Amino acid sequence: MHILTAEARTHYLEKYPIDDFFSFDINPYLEVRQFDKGEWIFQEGSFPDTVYYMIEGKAKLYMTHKNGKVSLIEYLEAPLFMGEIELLNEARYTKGIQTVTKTICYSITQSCKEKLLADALFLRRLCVFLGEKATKMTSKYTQNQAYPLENRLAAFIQLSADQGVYKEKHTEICEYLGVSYRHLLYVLAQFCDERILEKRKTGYQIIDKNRLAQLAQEVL
Amino acid sequence: MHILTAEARTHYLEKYPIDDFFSFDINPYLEVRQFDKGEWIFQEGSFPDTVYYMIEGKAKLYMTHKNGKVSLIEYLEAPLFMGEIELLNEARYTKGIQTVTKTICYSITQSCKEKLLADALFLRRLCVFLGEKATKMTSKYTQNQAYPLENRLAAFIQLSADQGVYKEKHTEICEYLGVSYRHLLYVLAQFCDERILEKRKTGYQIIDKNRLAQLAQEVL
DNA sequence: TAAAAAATATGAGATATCTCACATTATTGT
DNA sequence: ACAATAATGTGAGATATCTCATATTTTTTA
Repeated sequence: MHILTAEARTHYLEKYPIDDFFSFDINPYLEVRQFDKGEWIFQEGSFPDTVYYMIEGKAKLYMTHKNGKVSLIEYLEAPLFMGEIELLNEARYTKGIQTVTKTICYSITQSCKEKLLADALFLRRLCVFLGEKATKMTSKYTQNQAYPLENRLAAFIQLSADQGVYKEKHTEICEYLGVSYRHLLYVLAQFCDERILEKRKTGYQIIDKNRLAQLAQEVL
Repeated sequence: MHILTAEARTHYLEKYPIDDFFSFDINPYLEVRQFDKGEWIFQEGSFPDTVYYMIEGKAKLYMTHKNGKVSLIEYLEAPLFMGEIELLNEARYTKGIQTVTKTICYSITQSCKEKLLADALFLRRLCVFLGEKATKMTSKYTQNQAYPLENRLAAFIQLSADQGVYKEKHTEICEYLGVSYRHLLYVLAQFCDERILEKRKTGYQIIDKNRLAQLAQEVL
């Protein structure tokens, strides 16, 4: 991670204005930070003392279970807050966040914590963010229980396919969808058998869009 | 549902003070409402125009999937907010909430919406509530993926057992744990086989507390 | 209090998903 | 460019979980 200054800082602050998040001047408390691909923004189990607002990039939120299993809980895509729960509750330790791409964040030091927690403008935005987060987690959670991988994968392929080609890393997706690598491959193979997908060098080509949509549409 | 007035209202407002949630006088906007056991507080799919703060009682949060499956998402136990997300986002339709016991709630009409959304005191409390909700859903969600029913049920029995006796409705619990009724019964039978539980008229008696704890402790 | 509805119970067979073992390609760091 | 590491791919066998059918008991309601 390194801190951007001068032109770079100004560049981002102009491109992604953040003044209207606060009713006081946030500039003295704000840094523009860049994380390289693969860097950890929060180490799992640490006690962060910074709130981040990611403006560019993509990251993954992880947690490790007692039994050693690691869950990729979700993909985080800009714009979003990170470490905001730790701002509200004292000494809350965090889950792990690792960048997937180069990532630019605004960091806000806890030295203005009091101001933040008294600022209705900021709090309101935080409420909306947290509410959406809760809603999103709830729906993802309930879906996973209610549908087999066949349906969830179909929905995911629709979402993530680019120009009719699905091309994601199996190792990541199986974690994200909460199934074993083996099983993911089984279901992909099954889709190929059924002529829904076709495996090519470039990735999996969608050849039966309708059938895929039909499988996916079960999932809301 | 009926609205409590006079002594009843005063009684609850004294027992569960709520003034310190707001920096303005909430009294003109507040009603004390009572829901009977089994009543629906929110009908699934409706657009609620009231924020509730449940002060006594217990309810269930449901959602129905496209495939007709119904998920019991969570048990709601006082104190907590309901309909708060709908306050923040316009026209958000809600999941279904049904009471399990007689329930007392403070209701706040949207006529003071502007005041609420400008009140840092209230917003801060809402943030904490939403943050906890998100965290809770996330951990429940990830656990369900990472552990078989054996472990999750053990944990749940520990939580819900009263005086060493587990006595819940199977029909509800299987929904809550996201498994079929049949499978829940299998695993309960298995616990009996293994002499962890013993089935009696009064419920399932825990006879091997250690083994149960061992199974449960896998789950964080 | 009889009939209807809900909850409990159990068997049998299917399916979704997992673990492990191992072989074969990419990708990446030095 | 080579070794190390990560990602891909596949088989075989186990286990977790589901669906459906059906019977019994308990609770609710007219």
